[in-house]
Amino acid sequence: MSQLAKTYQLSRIPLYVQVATALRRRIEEGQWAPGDKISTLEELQAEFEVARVTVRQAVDLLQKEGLVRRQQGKGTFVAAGLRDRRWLKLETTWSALINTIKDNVPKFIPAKNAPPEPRLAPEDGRPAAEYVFLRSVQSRDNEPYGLANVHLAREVYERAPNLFRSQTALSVLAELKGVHVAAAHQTLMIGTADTETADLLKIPLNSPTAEAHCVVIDRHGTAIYVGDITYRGDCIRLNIDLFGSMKA
Amino acid sequence: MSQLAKTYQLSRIPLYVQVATALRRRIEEGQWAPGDKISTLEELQAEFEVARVTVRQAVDLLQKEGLVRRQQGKGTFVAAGLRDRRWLKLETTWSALINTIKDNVPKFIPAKNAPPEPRLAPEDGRPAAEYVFLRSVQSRDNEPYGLANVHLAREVYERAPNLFRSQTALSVLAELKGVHVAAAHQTLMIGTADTETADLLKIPLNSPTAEAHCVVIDRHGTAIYVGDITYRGDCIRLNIDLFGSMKA
DNA sequence: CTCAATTTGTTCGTATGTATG
DNA sequence: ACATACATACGAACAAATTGA
Repeated sequence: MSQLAKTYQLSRIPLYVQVATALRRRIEEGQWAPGDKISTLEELQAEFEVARVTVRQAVDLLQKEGLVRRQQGKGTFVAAGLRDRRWLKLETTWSALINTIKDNVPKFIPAKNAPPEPRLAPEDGRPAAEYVFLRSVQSRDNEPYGLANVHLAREVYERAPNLFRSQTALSVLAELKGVHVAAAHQTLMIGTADTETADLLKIPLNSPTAEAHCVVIDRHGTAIYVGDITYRGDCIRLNIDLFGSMKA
Repeated sequence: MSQLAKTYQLSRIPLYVQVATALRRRIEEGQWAPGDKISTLEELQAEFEVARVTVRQAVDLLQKEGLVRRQQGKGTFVAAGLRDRRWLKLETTWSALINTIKDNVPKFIPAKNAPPEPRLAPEDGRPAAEYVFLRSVQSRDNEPYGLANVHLAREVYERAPNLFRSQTALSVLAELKGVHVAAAHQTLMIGTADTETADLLKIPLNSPTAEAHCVVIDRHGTAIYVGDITYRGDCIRLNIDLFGSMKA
């Protein structure tokens, strides 16, 4: 049994989907640059130890995605003009974060099954008396990339309901008079899209996601903002300057 | 067609695998705690809009994994004794990073298909004259969680070959006399496990991963360390204090 | 121009897996 | 448990376009 077939027994994901994923990876990594000819069906067949038809099915997928162009007698070529998909830079400081999202225009959606209380870890501060729940989809070029589930302290929300219903809560928060942000932290985890997330972000179920849990605490130690934001995993990039905070 | 079936058309992953992943998620998230009775087949069937047999197939998978226990006439219960898997804290400062990995004991493996040159982005500094390629698997409790592909400047490697062959390169680097680390940065992306990674980390193909690209630059602007480390996505957690660098 | 080698395109038959009712 | 429909995967054979000798 081929190595891939053994792995298949573990994951139960169709072989041609697995092969397609491997090839897509090489293109996205730049191992095969736009215009390059990729390996022939025979080579791929030998490499992955699968039937020719299976490799073809895999390449079919990539062709449908517009990633490759095929030409009988010549070969299969990486399509030109693929733009960098890793465009969303996750920021690690408050000011950079606010700067990044201040021009975002979220599309608010009705909040079904709104959890009345946010999940709070011990370091997340004391809960506020009451929260308002906001739900929105972030998009770029009409392509959704993030889903935000936000608990906002009602007392804060009431200061500018209209703003909070049209902009990202964090950027409103940053500019709101009379609200003093004392601390803010974010936890990032890697997860997979559940049914609802997959549907709203238009990605396959179980595709990788980044789950950001962001908490803003005011000077009284109250968590005035608790946001759970799920991003498509394939569009984000996080740059960390390991010496940044030492130099400062 | 059910919502899930529509999503299926997008990902081409078998329905019962998708349902299984969704259920696994709920257990790992703690939505269903150990000992809890999970929804009945009828409820799940209605929720996911699939056939009863399909839900059964999904639960079969979880049972094989040891995550649930079934009892005829009573229901399906979450197995006891599942521990928190989110134990690996990715650090965002040099000192914290070194502190975290200094006790790691990597298992070095032969480097097949060693790329002679590391991939360097413009901000990654000038390449060194020559690199040594090191490959290792990081484990905890005999469970592999990370795969490191490291390019180390030969000139640096030669200063302590034995150390570099027994400890993580970064921690050796941090303590090496005569080597001045001027800058270090890390890029984090979310990806999926390819065949080789899946095999070495003992995870299913295409499961989510964190791909860290870490570069250390000496005082001459030379990239003396270029590491590509792939972590299991399900074991990492990244804490970011958004006010950390402002306070400092 | 023809021929052979290469490479993708197409089609068959068969076995097994997936999903429904 | 059964019948049905469709998807997945294999191997093999042949067709069509491209290239260079």
